[in-house]
Amino acid sequence: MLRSHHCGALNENNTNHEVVLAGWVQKVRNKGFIVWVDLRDRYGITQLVFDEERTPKSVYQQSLKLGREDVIQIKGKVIERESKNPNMPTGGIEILVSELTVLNASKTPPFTIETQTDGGDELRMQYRYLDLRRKPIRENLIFRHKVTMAVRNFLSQAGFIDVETPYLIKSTPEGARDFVVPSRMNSGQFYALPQSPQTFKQLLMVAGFDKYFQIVKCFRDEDLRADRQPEFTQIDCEMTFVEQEDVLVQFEAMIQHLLKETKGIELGAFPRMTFATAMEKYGNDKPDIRFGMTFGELNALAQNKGFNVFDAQELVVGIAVPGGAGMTRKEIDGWIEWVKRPQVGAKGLVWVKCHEDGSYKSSVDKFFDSEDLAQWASVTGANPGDLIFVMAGATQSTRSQLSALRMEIAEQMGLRKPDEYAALWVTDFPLLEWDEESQRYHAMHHPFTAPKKENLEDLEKDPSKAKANAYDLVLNGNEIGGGSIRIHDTALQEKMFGLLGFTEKEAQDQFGFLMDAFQYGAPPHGGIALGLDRLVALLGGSETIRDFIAFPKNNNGRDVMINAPSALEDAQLEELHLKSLPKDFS
RNA sequence: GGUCUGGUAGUUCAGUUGGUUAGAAUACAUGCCUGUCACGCAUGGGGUCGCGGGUUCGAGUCCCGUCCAGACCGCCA
Repeated sequence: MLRSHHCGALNENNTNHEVVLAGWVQKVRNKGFIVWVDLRDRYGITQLVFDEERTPKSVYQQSLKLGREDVIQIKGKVIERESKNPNMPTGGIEILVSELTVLNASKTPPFTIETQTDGGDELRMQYRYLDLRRKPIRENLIFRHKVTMAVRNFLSQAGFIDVETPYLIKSTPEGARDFVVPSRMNSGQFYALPQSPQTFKQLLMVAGFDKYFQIVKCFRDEDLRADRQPEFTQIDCEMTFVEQEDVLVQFEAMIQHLLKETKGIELGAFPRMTFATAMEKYGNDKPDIRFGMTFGELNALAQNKGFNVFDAQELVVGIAVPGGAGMTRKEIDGWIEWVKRPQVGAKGLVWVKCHEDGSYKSSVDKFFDSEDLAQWASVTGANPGDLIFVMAGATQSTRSQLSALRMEIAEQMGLRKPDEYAALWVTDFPLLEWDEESQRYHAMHHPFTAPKKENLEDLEKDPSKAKANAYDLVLNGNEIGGGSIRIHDTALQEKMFGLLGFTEKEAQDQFGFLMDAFQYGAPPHGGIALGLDRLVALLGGSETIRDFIAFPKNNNGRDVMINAPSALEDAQLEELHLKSLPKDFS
């Protein structure tokens, strides 16, 4: 061993012990007659001391040459500090060094390796191995480890079996774009990387594994976001002989367990909300229910009163901003401008100030009197001192615009507290949604999701009405998981593919293996997949998943450290039968 | 595919109405400092103002294009 202790281990109890430490030079403080060096490793920081009187002269000379991030090994005696630092666990002691070996000198790093680094995102990603030396990032990854261990322990104890499924699979047109891998041995053919192990876990249910889980990488070739990476990790689970309620109960328990284990927080029973209610009350299928500001529909109250802007619209809807009556005209105008940005795309905002004295002042006073406005306040839940914002337009887009406003206001008012957690289940999703572009139905969840029993008839008459046995798990306004009860019957699965616009042949080519399997005693089954990166980030108090991934990709899907993706040599292209593609083909 | 914001010292940033030798902090180097721990003090080196073009007597600053980065919309079964 190159060390007897790590850098977080020693304290007053070790006084006078001879120790050997190794680590990185965090900081050199040269006071002239005495030199202190902060020695860092994963576990902490221990202060080394060199001085003119007590340190051998050659060692003292050596210490003057140390630089940030040099890797050194020292031998010395633990002594009590003359002036102690109560802010650090090792702050009571320091090591009086008698021998110093530089194991590997370091160039000056491009940014400071400190909790508050001076480095920007791009530089940190390019030198991610240095960024990972920083305490907050290191702690994020250690936290992630704790979460995955808690998940493994919980699921294993609940009887789930961890089974690995293949990464080289078959491309299918449904869902997200696939990442593809050319096959050398099969000219002109490609594997796809899985968007999820969906069909494999279903086949494991057919195989009788009963309860399966896997913490698994998934791949989607779509544009990135702060909370979206092209490769990401799911906690993928499936259970046999279960109904929706069984899955919800099992995974509600798991999330409660995780919050207890990692945060010490007791979450009560998760509320259940239908998709329809979520859209009506929050304009969003992943509502943040930590604060109010729920939607109030104003059609009946606000239409046909001579205000043209409202009259012709499908939906008039408002929210109450707590304490918002104190906003200045400029602040209100700021919000109006905000919703008019192309990213939100609203036409405008009507506002009503509900004054403490019970009077109202609005941007539509010409059309509505105090009695009207009092009713608006009642429907939106506005109290004296609040402000009501009202939007009108097509139902879907207006809801999503008002939802964006609700979230942004809450964010700015500090209502989205990172240390407060509220989870809920959103249920009763529509089975299908109509896609204007391709003029056909798309599966809202995925093509293997079972319709609700009572909706089987609707599949024939009006497929858009059918609800699915599907559910999402939402935490603090983030979708952290989704699942469904699956189809386990060949005929129903065939019908589903038909609704999605597959010809019989296409369905057979792409999913024949699954429908074959269903004919050999496929049990009823269902499951869920949780986004681990997002879950860990949320539990860690952040919505940026990159800080919880060791080697993340940037906005353009690039790894700027290894500089991937990159071009291939001609010989390699030839081997993969890709040579015939012109290099600049577009 | 689109919208917006940014790109100036190793790093993070400031740079006014287009006008002298482009600044600060930090990092780095050297020296001083008898207990530091964001040590302090002094001195010093360090710039293709992303790139290309244009307007102008004159461009870090204005215009056009382009590249890169970030956030968002579309997309993400």
